[in-house]
Amino acid sequence: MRYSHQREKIKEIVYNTNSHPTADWIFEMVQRSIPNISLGTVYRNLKQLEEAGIIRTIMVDAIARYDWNKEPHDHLKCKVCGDLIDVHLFEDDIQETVLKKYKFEVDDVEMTIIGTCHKHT
Amino acid sequence: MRYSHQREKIKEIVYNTNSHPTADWIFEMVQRSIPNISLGTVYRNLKQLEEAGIIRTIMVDAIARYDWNKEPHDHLKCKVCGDLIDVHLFEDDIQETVLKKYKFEVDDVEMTIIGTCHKHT
DNA sequence: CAATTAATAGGAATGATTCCTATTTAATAA
DNA sequence: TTATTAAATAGGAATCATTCCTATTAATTG
Repeated sequence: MRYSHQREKIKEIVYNTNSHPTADWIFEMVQRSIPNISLGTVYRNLKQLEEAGIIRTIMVDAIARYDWNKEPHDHLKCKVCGDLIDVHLFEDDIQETVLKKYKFEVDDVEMTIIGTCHKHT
Repeated sequence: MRYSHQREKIKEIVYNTNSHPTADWIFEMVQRSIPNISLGTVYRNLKQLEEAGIIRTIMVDAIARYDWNKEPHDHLKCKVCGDLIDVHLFEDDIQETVLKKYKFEVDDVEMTIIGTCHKHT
């Protein structure tokens, strides 16, 4: 993967936000420093960064969000404020249980827990 | 919700398959008995059935799939054959843990476990 | 049966994402 | 440094699942 100014900036943006940004949001941010960057470039680079294991993609409501946090983790999604909170739950137990009970070898666990966060109680 | 021939057929199809069908697959099936049904009708009715709590929608790779199984359950997705297997894991534990640790009230847990199923080992 | 209004067919619109192509640019070697 | 070459880009068209629009049809009810 050859160096590119655009990719470097995109990576920097993903690594500097905790809000699981969408491609569109990232696009808007990069435009501030590279005004004529195209959305296609943002998508292409996000895919490359993911393939290189530099970032992670999560799907929320059928749209892609990007995450610098590559540790196995899950998400609490608040239906009131829309916040997406990183948590770490039972990945290891799940992996073991599923292997024993269903002879299923786990690569990845995608868990989103929908509900109401503490801000609204 | 007023009776409709189309909706009845759509419901019947979802209730008679275990493969978590997509709207498109359901569309093709209904066409066998209602040749001039439109895709919009399929989508509209699937949404209505979901809102009425008659079926459940799950998202797999950003496309909607429909499920008659309304019990809380998770899915094992085999990356080799694409099969989607229903399983029941730790929902109750998760709910309790998340409430205690994060003061987050759970409505729903969406878990997809990606890996390799027993057919390929 | 007649009136009312939800539901339909058919097709256009939307929105996220991917694809296409002429041009630019990073990397490399002379 | 300059020339070469192949990867990356900009810009826009294309794709595809899904939703929306509207004139028409059909279920319901008195």
